Amino acid sequence: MVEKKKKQFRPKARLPKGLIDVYGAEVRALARMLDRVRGVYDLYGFEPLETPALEYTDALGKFLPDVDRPNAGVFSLQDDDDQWMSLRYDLTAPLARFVAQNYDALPKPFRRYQSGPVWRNEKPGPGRYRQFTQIDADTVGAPPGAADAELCMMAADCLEALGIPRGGYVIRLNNRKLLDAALAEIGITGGEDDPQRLTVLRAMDKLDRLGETGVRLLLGPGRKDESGDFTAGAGLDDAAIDKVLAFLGAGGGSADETLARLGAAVGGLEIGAEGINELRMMAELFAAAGYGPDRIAIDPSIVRGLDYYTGPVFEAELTFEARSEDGQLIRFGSVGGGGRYDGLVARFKGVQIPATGFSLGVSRLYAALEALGKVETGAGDAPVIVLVMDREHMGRYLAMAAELRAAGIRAEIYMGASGVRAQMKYADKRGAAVVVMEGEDERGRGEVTLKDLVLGAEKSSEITDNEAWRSGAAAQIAVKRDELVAGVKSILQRTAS
RNA sequence: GCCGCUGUAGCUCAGUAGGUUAGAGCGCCUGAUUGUGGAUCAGGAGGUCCCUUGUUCGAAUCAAGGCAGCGGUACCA
Repeated sequence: MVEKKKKQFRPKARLPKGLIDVYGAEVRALARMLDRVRGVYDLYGFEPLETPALEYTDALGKFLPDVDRPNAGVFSLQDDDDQWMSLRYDLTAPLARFVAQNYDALPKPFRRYQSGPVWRNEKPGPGRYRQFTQIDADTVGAPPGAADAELCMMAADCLEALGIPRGGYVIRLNNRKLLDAALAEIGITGGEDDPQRLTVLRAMDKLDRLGETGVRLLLGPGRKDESGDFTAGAGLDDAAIDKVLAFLGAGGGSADETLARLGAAVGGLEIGAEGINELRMMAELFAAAGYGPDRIAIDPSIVRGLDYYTGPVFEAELTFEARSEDGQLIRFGSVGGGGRYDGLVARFKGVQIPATGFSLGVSRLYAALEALGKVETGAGDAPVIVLVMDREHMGRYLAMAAELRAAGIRAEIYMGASGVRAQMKYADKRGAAVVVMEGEDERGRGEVTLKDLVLGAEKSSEITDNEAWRSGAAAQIAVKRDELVAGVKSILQRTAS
């Protein structure tokens, strides 16, 4: 090496922006949550599927990397044969690829569920990361109606399985055909990439966030936000804006009432009548299955992205509110959604294969459950710690840990090099409920000392003077060596209750 | 991408009429306690004051440029 003198390169220990580590109790809680949702999907008969994180970019969709910005939106890299691959940005595109590739062998309709991380190369925000987990269920090869209705009901079941009470959420349902009809009513009949059409749809989508005044501006001349940035509007006249807002506000009350109002607004057009029929069919199924408007409601202001949806679209929204640590009001809003996409598989096969799906966003749901106090704490997660009082008796400690494990109790021996004080601190930091000690004294008496760390912590709040602290063997008991397991069990039981 | 705000210890933040050795709380480490976490007390470690250039006898402080973070907005399959 030429430069022998100084400056060895040390990488900075850091994470790329928008990515996070998850550790310990949170990993457990997330896993339990995913299991709950998977359990519901499984009960409905969906079959699990796993696909790789990487796909060929052209198989994922329209986001072909261009030379200037190969990573716009997606993370992409080139294989040795120069083909572009990308990290999946959702679980639907890989599903379409899988179905197209294995179409002949699959049962039709094909029903699968899948969970896993997806990646989007976008600006991260609060609660918004560049890697996040989704859990999806899709039915491919079923016509509009029952398959879509089933997903709405299953979405409601999932939220309840996670402990969100009825009334704390609502599945909002709409139909893209109604949106198309509403646009036609105000004279926007341009195709998919008519810029005015896109602007109007985007404005409609923002009703929940910006309110009627904001949407009115976006539909008309444009809107200036609080930072002073200006967003161009759609330039509609007042009559058209009134029509759009009337359409958006057609929800509320019973399904019949909503459908009647929608019929008046857009039922005159063929596409509108078709959308209303699909919704009516679904509403009848909800009623038959006992899912009232408190759980699934028709709401014309649901837009759901702009792209591949072709029929019913729906969103799972949490309606309860919580306060953050600093007293700010948090609204959780949409935690998942889905809808019908009849064109996705056709990209590969050329033939139209109808499909409908639902996707839950896991981290948002988790944050909401945390605020609701519905995260399962997983008591007993922390292991019992066997202290190493005399290093030459390590074998005895190994035997104790083995006995505890044989009884199904998570147990570990302190593996560090430090003294008892540090070992206690270690047990505390790990959240252990029990510490097992056997020093010379105990060994002589054929006993072990069990310390109840939870009880100890409770007592410490009563301790005011140094004397009491010093004598502090309060929260520990001695048991016979052969009663180790029973003794630990009784402390764990007390702690759990 | 656009607009705004902010960058000082691991964390939360004080610190300007530019002036010795840059502070606090929490956390961390050590001791009081030769076998004991959490209370208390005493001590300690920890900083390129985001980076670069400039103004100045002198810059955490002033100026310009850059970078990063946060908030809003746009986009979002």
